[in-house]
Amino acid sequence: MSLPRGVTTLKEVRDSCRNCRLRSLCLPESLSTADIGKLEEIVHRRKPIARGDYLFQAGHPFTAIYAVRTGSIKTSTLLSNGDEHISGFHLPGEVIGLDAITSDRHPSAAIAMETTSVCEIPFNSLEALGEQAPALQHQLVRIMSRELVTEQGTAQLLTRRSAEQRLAAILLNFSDRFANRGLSASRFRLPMSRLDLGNYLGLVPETMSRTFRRLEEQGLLSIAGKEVSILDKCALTELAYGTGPDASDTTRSGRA
Amino acid sequence: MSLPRGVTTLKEVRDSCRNCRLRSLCLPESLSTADIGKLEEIVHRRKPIARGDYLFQAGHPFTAIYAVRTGSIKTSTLLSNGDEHISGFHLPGEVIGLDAITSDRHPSAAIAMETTSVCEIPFNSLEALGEQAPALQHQLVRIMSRELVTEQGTAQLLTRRSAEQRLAAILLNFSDRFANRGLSASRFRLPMSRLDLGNYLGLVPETMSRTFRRLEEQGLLSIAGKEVSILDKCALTELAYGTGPDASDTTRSGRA
DNA sequence: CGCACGATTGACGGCTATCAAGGTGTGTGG
DNA sequence: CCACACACCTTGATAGCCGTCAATCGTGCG
Repeated sequence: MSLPRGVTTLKEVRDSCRNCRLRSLCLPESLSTADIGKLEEIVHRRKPIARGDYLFQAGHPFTAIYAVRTGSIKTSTLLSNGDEHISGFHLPGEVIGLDAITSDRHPSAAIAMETTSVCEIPFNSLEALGEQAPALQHQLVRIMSRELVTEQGTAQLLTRRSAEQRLAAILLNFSDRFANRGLSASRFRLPMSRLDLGNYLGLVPETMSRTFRRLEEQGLLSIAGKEVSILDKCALTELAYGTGPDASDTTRSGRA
Repeated sequence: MSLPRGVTTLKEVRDSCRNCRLRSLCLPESLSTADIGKLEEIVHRRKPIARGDYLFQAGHPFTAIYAVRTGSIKTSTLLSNGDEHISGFHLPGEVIGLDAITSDRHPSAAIAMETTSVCEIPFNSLEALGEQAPALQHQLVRIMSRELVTEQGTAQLLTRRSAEQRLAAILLNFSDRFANRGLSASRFRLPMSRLDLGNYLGLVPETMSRTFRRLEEQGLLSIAGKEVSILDKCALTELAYGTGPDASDTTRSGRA
């Protein structure tokens, strides 16, 4: 299988960051071709992992961060009472493991929600490379900043919002993220079970089921198994983020 | 006011990062003396701001991150329905503004909860300096990672936990943070109003009041205005993070 | 002193968790 | 091909927590 130097194999083309469809979402965003080349040298493409397999477990030593290539990953922490809390769902192009940098151990576990392939980026190598390629270092910081904004949005989602609002918001969130990846914004397949989605939203499965049905009855969407069709994005957005039932009333001073 | 070069003024001693009591919590953590010296050159000590004043507002251009020196800061975002959501409370040594890096605009506002002084760290200068001092760059990444872990903890706090559990958890959180700053872990003054604390926890003021009273009646703590005394840290911890009322029962398989 | 704001208390109602039972789908083994 | 097991989802009845509304109280400040 050895090839002369300088020859680009099909595998290299398929695996390279520079040809990756997700470049614009991931670490290589706005990097020079030279810097991307350096990055490719330290990135290791892992073979796909099966649904339910762990990419890493909570407590494991931190050695690398990972970028989802295909499939999807959920991250979860174990609460002291034994329950599991799902902290996030991660689609292709998103980077996971960043919460482990500060403690050298993964605070959360990462589990594949379907057959999933990832790019492994050894963190020591990344830090070393960052010293030669400042743009890469800056991009890492920018990705972490984006993650902070996302987490703040999650906290808002969970704070005094009804089940309907939470579900509407997360569906719109997935819609946007699928659209960013070139898929349909109005029709997509949720990779996780309703139990997992409810866990993330702080709702029990029974409430998830009833809430889905209510949104369907309102004509906002239709579901068939894990397939979701958004029928009225406008109304769904109003429900998720809107001013509520008293939209036209501006005489009240509000909660502020 | 001009002094010969090489003379260290009192102001410089008081303002220097190397002599700062909060060094171990802040950006200079584990940096060499030389690197701290470089950092000091770009840090700008702002004059104190009064209670209620904005350090920056949502939507403002992002130019710098800030480290709280004395006092305390709350960060908040405006929801589309006009309500305010408080995303965090920040004590001396903590860094704020990191969520703005990704978008060049502050997504949230920062407001002083009391007379507060901060160190302003222009971000362009910090990034430039990071290219010469890799340890500084790494420390920035580590601080952002720590922030991610904190945010995940907040999300957990807000997910399917009772008012008592939320209040117990945030009080223990403040207890730890005050202790890390050399203050008493069992007796401290909350810098924010109950309304703000409730806003952060997703609870209305009425519920805050009732929950405080219930914790007092259980003998876990005592309050007088904003002064909090933790009387039974052990029981409070059990309440906040424990296995709940059915602790000794292991026959049930739980929610998982 | 009067005012404004925050904190408190009580009555009430709605939303969602809980408990219980049944239904649906999928993969597995006979 | 069918039967079975298992996980997931759905549906209904009930209860409890917390939000809402309303009124009162306390405190700091002009």
